[in-house]
Amino acid sequence: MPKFKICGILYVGEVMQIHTTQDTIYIDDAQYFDPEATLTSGQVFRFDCVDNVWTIRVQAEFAQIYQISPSKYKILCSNPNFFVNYFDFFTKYDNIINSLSKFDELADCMEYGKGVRMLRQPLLEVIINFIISANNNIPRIRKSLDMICSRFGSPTNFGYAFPTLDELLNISIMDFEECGCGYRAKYLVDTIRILATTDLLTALPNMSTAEARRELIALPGIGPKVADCILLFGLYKFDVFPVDTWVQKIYTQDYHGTQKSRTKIADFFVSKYGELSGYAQQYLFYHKRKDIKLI
DNA sequence: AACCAGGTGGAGC
DNA sequence: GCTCCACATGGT
Repeated sequence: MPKFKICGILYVGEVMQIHTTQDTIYIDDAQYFDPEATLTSGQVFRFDCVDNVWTIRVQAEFAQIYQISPSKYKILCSNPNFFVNYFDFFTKYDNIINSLSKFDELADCMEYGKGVRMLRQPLLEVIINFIISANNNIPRIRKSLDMICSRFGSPTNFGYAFPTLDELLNISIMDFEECGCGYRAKYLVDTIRILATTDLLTALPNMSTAEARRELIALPGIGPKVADCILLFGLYKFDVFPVDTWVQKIYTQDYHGTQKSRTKIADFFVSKYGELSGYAQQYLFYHKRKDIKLI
């Protein structure tokens, strides 16, 4: 069943052809991989672009993505095995894209966003990122996370790591405020304390979507929308549809919906797109914001 | 200068 | 269950 072998050998996916060396992943058929689309689609915040080279940091890992021809990329990175999983190269996107493209209202945004991949991000990092994201904007979220990592993360050969749970425990409310987190500072400190004193982080991945959602919403700074983002980006649950201000605009402007409650809007989309809801949401979100420059 | 940003918590009903 | 409102902060 595994279509990939670890390290050195040619990886043959049904969608993408990939091979690795000790420090590089080569992508030879990037029909469903675009670094800009993936990194600027609002699922992740510790990225940058200089001279058309995209960099992404996660935990203590680091990757640089170079385009070598229209459909070929190389990813120079700290750990190829880690990043093959992180970029979700084990998942076949042709089926997902084709299924969603059959919905007339999604055809355009699927074509526009077919290079977006759903990153398989570490749970703790996603929880912190999306508590900060509440009622905030992406440039400011990026800036805050940058400051948090450079002040409280450990130095590596290629910049600062995201703080570990132990390192996060040492961050005070005032520290988070100095990193521009505003009133979310207290939520962060309180949630970090709970995560460090319970088994939630190990228990959450084994729960159903509904169960995990209940547990997440009980944490300070996490409501329905942030919980859905954590379920999607940190627990890889796809039967969720995070509703933020942009999705609300999509719902009223493009779907001509009349509900005002975000819970009901989320229900509307999940009943429409089912197990592919999380993907649909991400492509819609990316398409709706196509004129907003982040770099 | 109001309004917005990948909303949440709390009070009041 | 719901509907209001305050909340940090930087950008337009």
